[in-house]
Amino acid sequence: MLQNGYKASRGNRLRYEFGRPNLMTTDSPSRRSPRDRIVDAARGLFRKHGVRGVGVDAIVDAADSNKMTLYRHFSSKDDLIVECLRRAGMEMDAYWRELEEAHPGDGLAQLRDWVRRIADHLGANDCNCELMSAAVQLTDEDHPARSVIKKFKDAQRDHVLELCRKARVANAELLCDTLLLLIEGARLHQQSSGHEGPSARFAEIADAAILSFAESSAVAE
Amino acid sequence: MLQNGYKASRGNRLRYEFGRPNLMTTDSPSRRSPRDRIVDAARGLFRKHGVRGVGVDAIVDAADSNKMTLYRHFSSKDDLIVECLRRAGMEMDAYWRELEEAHPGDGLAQLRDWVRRIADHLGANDCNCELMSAAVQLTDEDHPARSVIKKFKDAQRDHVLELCRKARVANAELLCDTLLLLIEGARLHQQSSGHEGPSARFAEIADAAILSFAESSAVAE
DNA sequence: CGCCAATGTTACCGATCTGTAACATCTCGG
DNA sequence: CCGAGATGTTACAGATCGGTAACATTGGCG
Repeated sequence: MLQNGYKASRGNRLRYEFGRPNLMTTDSPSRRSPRDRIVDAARGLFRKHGVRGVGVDAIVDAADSNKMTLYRHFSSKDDLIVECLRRAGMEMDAYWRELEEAHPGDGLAQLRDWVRRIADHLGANDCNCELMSAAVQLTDEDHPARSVIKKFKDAQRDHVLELCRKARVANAELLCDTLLLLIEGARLHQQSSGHEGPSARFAEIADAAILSFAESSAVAE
Repeated sequence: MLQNGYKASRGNRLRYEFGRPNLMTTDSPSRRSPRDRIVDAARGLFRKHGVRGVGVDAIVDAADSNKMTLYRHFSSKDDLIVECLRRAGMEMDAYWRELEEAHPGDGLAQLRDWVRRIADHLGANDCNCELMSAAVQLTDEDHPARSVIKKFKDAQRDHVLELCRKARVANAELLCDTLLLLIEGARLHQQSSGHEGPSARFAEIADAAILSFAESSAVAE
């Protein structure tokens, strides 16, 4: 346990195996960069166990890399957290574009599709609320991740509000905030009460809310 | 250390000072028991920094006690967490009785009063979502606190559902889950986006939801 | 007073955490 | 092929964590 038990003692925790990744010669011609592997592994572990519940050793282990490489790319674990949240935000931006392509100009359809996809994704074992989960656990107001989270949340609210306006519902601001509250509430309940909790009705509730706002505006047309 | 002004969260320890509390001789004739002080201090710190962000040293420091006394009353930190959550659940039960006394037999009034009080309390610096916050951070399915959380959430849902039934709204189950999602969503947003976020409209949204369900059932009477 | 239980104080253990140093190895363009 | 930079390996530093042992002190009660 002193010196040579190092490798054995490492294996008791999270470990990801891809065949023989140490042999890079003929393994995979397009193996992703260590930086990307580290970020992806960190995001997966952060989602499952929270940013405070995962250590850098587990991250580099899952990424099939090592601690030195991590600290050559990120000045600290907090820096890595910030990068993970930034990527989550960028994926969200791409997701908005995807929704726009699926329903060009149709804010109502984009909103309904959005909540439907969220409802479908609620069943996944890994909750997708990376940013909110991190916000709950990073209580320090000065933490650099807080500004990233806030910026992302503000951008999300702006975009949803724009969709609500495009949908020409009765009260766009109210529907926007209603949906945001419902979504985060569903994610939180899903994490604590599992699948059978109130989040099971999220799709029904959110869609009913959207239609309720849309119908009450139909009389004005 | 060419990062920004953010100091690593390792250095700053929480420390509470009350005059000269070490001198118990003439301090306070009815000083509460160390056990209660520890539990209260733990709950306050858990609310502010999360169960994983507070160490036992900070807890006994805030309780003006010491680690040995803590471990004479609780077998472990997890045991203390469970006790804190149990007390939160008991306070919630007392809160339901209080609402029943304020509006005897009137489920609708109890519901509206409930959401109004939650909205008022959202402004408090310490978020009151102890159980949900703990659930997010205790990702281990086998953690003893998980069963306490689940039991409490189920009881809460049963009670809210009963209130909705007593209110004789159109769809009691749907209103119940809608309110539960809105409430947790508001608490989560309040913690990440602060005051100006979507949680600012929580009272308006939740009350509108209640009235919407109540009105749609009024035609049946 | 004198006893006793509860509480406080100090010091420590082992595990784990973030982060680093020194050195070995690999990849890839010239 | 060769050399430079990126990456991997090993070992360790410093700090914090949960938890414990031994001992000192306090407060209440006969």
